[in-house]
Amino acid sequence: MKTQKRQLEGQPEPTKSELEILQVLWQKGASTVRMVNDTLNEEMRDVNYTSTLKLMQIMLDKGLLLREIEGKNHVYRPAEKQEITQTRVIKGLATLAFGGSPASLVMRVLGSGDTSPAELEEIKRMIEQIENQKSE
Amino acid sequence: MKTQKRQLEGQPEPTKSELEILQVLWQKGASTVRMVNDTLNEEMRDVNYTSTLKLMQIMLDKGLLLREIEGKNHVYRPAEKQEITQTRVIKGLATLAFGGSPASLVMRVLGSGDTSPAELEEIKRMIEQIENQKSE
DNA sequence: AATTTCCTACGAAAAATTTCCTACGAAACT
DNA sequence: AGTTTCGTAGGAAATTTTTCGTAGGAAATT
Repeated sequence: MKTQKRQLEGQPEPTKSELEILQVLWQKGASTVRMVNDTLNEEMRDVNYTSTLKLMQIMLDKGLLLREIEGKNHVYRPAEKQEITQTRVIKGLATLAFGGSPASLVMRVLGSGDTSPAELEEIKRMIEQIENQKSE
Repeated sequence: MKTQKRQLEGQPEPTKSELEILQVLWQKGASTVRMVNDTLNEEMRDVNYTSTLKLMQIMLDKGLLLREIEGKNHVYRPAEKQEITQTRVIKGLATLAFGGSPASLVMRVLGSGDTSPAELEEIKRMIEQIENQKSE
């Protein structure tokens, strides 16, 4: 490994492939490269083991992942909370394609019609909860 | 220009730079390269004119933009409606980083606390409107 | 009519991202 | 002990995306 700067600077936006890996780690928790790669191949698309390894090493270097030695192999986990990363990438997309307004992004999702009635209810409840918090 | 396939195949996902250009066209309507490039430089970041030109030509080739001759120069506009493209990229992000669930993406935006009370109200009204439509 | 300005087209360079080949060491197996 | 298996590391190739230099033509300016 070479550089490993950035620990203190803000995290970079993960690339698409990096997000795939993060998603696996969010779902399954801390994992070895083998486990992540297997999941990718089962649930997403064909990737060679060493490609996944390399990418995870890069992510370690960038500070997106942390790693521990566990027995003979390495166990990786996200360096920051899922919410933080997800919020970051949404803001990125909002800036890029929604005039910087996350709210208009939300409206677009709702308008696109692939949220179930149950989900709509859940979203409504969440909004009300937020509004109540505010007033306290 | 070379190929220009894809008109009939589904549109590809625009890249980040392509989204920036689309956003300008959405905001300002059909425009020349010069106008788009000026806007990019004023509102987003430094880009050389020929870079913007090239990118817009590529987008034309991919079928993301359409173009008309107007007097001596070319006027470009998005090939598909803003809503469609925006929905496509959101779904892409949902697949990549939200377990394929646009609704959980929405929850994350709301939870991140950068939606104003007015926006929350607007979103709530929209949900109710959708729910009412459904029941008819 | 010469010069400058503005446009498009083409091609390639540069940068960023993704993929995988090869080497090497340690553990597991025969 | 020899062989196979599984892991990491490193480097480079391949691909995708982004940037820009250069050329040529038409209009505007001097």
